[in-house]
Amino acid sequence: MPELPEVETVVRGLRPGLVGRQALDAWVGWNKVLDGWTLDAFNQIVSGQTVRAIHRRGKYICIGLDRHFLVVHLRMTGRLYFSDLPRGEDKWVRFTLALDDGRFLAFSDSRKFGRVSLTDSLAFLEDKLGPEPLTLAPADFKRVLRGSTRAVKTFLLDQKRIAGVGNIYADEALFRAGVGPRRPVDRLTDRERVRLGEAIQESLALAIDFEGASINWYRKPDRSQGESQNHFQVYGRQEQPCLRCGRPVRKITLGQRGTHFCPKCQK
DNA sequence: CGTGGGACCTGAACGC
DNA sequence: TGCGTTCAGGTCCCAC
Repeated sequence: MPELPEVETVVRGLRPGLVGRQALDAWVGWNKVLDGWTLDAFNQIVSGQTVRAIHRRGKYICIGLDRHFLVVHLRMTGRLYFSDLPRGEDKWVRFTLALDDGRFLAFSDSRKFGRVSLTDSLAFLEDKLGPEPLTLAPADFKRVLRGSTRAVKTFLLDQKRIAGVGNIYADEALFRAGVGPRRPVDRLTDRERVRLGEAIQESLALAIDFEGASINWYRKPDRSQGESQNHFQVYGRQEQPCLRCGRPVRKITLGQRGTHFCPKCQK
């Protein structure tokens, strides 16, 4: 589920209630959630540290403590929210962290793909993630889109090339750019590269304004739904008329991911 | 280097 | 109602 806009919305929603809070004990409802850590070792480090900052890098949530970082990836069905209950508000809570204001930070994740981890350096993220699309200049996009023969949709999903774009916003950006998802990257014109860069930024920024897409599992930290799903141009709109030309939106499989596009508007 | 398949997991939707 | 199948906002790993 969560792509850059959803993760950004979660970070913004958590920040006011989290920064300045001291962490007490953590609890786990499923041991693998801690990604290699035992609960004891985890608590040993986290307990007593104060949250100093929180930011997003790609689809990762980085919570800065005094001496460490709490790193959370929501994967497909992860949710982070505040609760007054030690074990959160739903049956899929895998982790909670008690805070010094009596509340709990709850991590809920029905599919158990998500992870909570602890590290003293965020350098590993720079090894696996490309640049942040929202702060990339047009010339940098041209540079990023170089040296690949892959289908552009597949390319956009590669976190090492551009961080944060997922299956929804890759399709949305390609539609906005008027570029077919199967086009090899090395056959895009300069003009198309610039346009694609702009379209990625537009799609992501718009989705952040709508506070993310609640198709199914995603929720904001206040547990309400985002609105971005009500503004998709192509994602999930297969067989429905293209909003630009009226011909049916098509769905294909590309790189094992459902891919939505308009064959007439996207060349 | 790139791709395809499978693994990791659960739940919702749909066909019968 | 129940069962089987398919699909899902992600990422990693392996074989070819």
